[in-house]
Amino acid sequence: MIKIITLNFFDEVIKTVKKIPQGKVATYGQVASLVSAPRAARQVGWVLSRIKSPTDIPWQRVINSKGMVSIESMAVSKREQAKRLQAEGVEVVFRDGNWFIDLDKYQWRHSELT
DNA sequence: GGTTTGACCCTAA
DNA sequence: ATTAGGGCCAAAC
Repeated sequence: MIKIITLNFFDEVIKTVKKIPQGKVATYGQVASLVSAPRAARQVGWVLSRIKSPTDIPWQRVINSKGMVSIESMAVSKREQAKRLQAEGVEVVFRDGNWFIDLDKYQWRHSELT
């Protein structure tokens, strides 16, 4: 049979984010690519913003393409995410009010070649 | 069902 | 190098 649309975009994103190993991070665009929607980076962020309740999802490992923590939302603070990442062994640098992560070192390379 | 809104990304000036 | 603007796709209103 043909698989039309079994999972929602929401579920796809959740599933992908859960695959990010501890100590690694992924960008929104990267996650978007994994769910076959390379241009849907914003929606990934939208999905993650809607989670916030269960801690099952490692939303902390998803950052923007600049390697910076984008969150400045009401629910969760950037510092909160930074602390979570540091607890996982990710080196986070605080600079000019934002938290930066070295993507070269910590970006998740799911199965990509270099 | 059209409009607005994003935890974004890319290109141009 | 930094700043500004448009585009993008999916969900909420």
